[in-house]
Amino acid sequence: MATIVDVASLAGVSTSTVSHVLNDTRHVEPETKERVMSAVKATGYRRDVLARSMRRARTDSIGLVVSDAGEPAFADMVHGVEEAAAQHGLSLLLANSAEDPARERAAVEALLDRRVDGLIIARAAGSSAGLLQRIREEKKPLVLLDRLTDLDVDQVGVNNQSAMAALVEHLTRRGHERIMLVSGDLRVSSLRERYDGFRAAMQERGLDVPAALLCEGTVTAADTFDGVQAVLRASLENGERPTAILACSTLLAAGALRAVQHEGLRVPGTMAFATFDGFTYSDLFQPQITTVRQPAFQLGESAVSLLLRRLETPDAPARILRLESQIEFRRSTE
Amino acid sequence: MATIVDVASLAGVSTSTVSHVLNDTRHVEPETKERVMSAVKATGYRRDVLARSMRRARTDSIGLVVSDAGEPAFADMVHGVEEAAAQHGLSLLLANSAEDPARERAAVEALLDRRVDGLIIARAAGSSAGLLQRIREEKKPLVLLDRLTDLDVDQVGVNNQSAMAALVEHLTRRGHERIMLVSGDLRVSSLRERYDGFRAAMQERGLDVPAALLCEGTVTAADTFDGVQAVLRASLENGERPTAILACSTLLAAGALRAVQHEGLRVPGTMAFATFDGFTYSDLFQPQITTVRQPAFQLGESAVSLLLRRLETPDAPARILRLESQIEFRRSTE
DNA sequence: CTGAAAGCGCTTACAG
DNA sequence: CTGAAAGCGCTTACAG
Repeated sequence: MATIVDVASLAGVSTSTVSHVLNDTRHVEPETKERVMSAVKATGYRRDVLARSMRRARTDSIGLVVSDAGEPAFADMVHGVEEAAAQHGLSLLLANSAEDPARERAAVEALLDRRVDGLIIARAAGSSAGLLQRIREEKKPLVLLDRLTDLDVDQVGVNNQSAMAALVEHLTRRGHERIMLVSGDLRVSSLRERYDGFRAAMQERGLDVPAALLCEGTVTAADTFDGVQAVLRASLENGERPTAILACSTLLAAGALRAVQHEGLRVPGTMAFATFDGFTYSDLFQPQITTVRQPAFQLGESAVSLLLRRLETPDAPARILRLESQIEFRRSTE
Repeated sequence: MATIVDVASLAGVSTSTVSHVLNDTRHVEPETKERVMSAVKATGYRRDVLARSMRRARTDSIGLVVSDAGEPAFADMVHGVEEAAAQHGLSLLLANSAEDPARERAAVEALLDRRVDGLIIARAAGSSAGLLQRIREEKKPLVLLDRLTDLDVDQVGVNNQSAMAALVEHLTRRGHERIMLVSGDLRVSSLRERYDGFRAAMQERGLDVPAALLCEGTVTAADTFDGVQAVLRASLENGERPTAILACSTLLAAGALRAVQHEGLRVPGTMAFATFDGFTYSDLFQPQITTVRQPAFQLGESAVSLLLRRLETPDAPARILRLESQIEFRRSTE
């Protein structure tokens, strides 16, 4: 591989000049510039990014950590981040945490090691505050995505409260009063917000939220199947079966639907059903499920915007963006 | 940030010794070692990965480029790669090409710039041979994933031929002879193999494959909808409607199913249907579609194995792995 | 068993 | 307008 020294000697100039030509960082006589450029071509010179990063403050790259880029909602956020990053000439380093704080930590350290200019993170369930501490310690620009916090950090997510309120409104208008909530791991802030939003919306309407109809803390689809099945069976015994089920994520919806079908209930026949995030290609399949759809792509784009702003003005006050979700009403709640 | 010099002076040794202690690369007296380690702790020293990479041959990281980590099949391959990489102490840098050769190229260059020890790539449709050339030029270990080639490179994919043969066998046994194939972009080698496999399997049974029942070259679900719709309408006119449709990927299946439903055909009532790759949570929804499921996670794991082997023995002959897929038979082809 | 020193390939004050 | 040289933070022959 040719180095800057090879280029310099071939062009008959100093390495300073080569560097300045390449970076356009001080005036160089047009013909000198040309000599340098043709020497670059002749040698097939490619700048060593590592050596460069060692001297410069920036690497023109950013890091993104999500729990699973394979989940539809995250996949779209990733696309949004990619798009926006590419548009600003930033290369993107992507990593999955698999919802595991240790892996999240490892991913963040690997990205810091590579000197990304900034980080965008959708934190894993149970992610420690120490992680954010660590990033702040490195003075590394950070944007929290989808899963927010009260800390003083740039963040972008959706308005879970209002989406949940609209969903509850929709269901109660149709006469549903006994609604089961499948809320998942409440350490995940977006799930916690949906949970809180549900209770608030129900209370506002003077409706009861019996503990027996709350299925919380499940993490896998299998967990959720068990939890929902238990609730359904118990409620059947005392004749207080819910008339609607509300799942707070795709995974939770999958587990819940399996339990519903396993118990011989029909959606929407004997059970109304709605979910956050939802399934891909959901228009193609029965049952057609009412779904709260996040503007995931825009979330990703906005995260990059916040990051860029932070890179430009490191001392600006933290900003929190809440985008609105859309509800796709379908037959499962008719 | 503390540097190796700080550690050395605090411990009263040379930087060589610190380096050797940290890398366990030559014998150091136990107590000297201990002094170094406590100096590391006291200073909060963290080795600079960039400076280190500049001197060493390896970075203990590998790069993975897929067209879209959000597609279920790729998502599972990514998980497999992550798992295997983590197990071997390799950090993973992931990138999406969005099925765009230019972005694929950019992703690969970014990874090469960061000196990954090796690359795993599921090539984008229309990816140029120049890309592989470029990687070879850098003498960078490479494993092709899912989408293979005739070139002399390590590769791991599935046996599309045999899966397709089994699927055709399944359909013809049920009396289907007029089968429509929705094959997608034939520049994608896995799709090309499925296409070829279909023709071979049909021919073997003495069955006709009229051009009118081949819908190829579509790239998006919308494209595919149009293509399939056109075929269905034309075949209806001349009374030669297919009795079964076979889609070669999830995306193609989505477009095809929309067309089928739009034309008022029922799966499996008036139309049998099967697909490669398939939908997530497909057990939950109607119609239940017969699906060729790749061992995607294992593909990812195997790719890492091949890469590790190549790192150890750079001159070993190229190896090509073909794993077998499973067919999940469901009601859509009953 | 350990250290002094060269060198990886750049960028950037400093000097003229 | 351009160059000589220091320095980023490591690793690794070389020497004793």
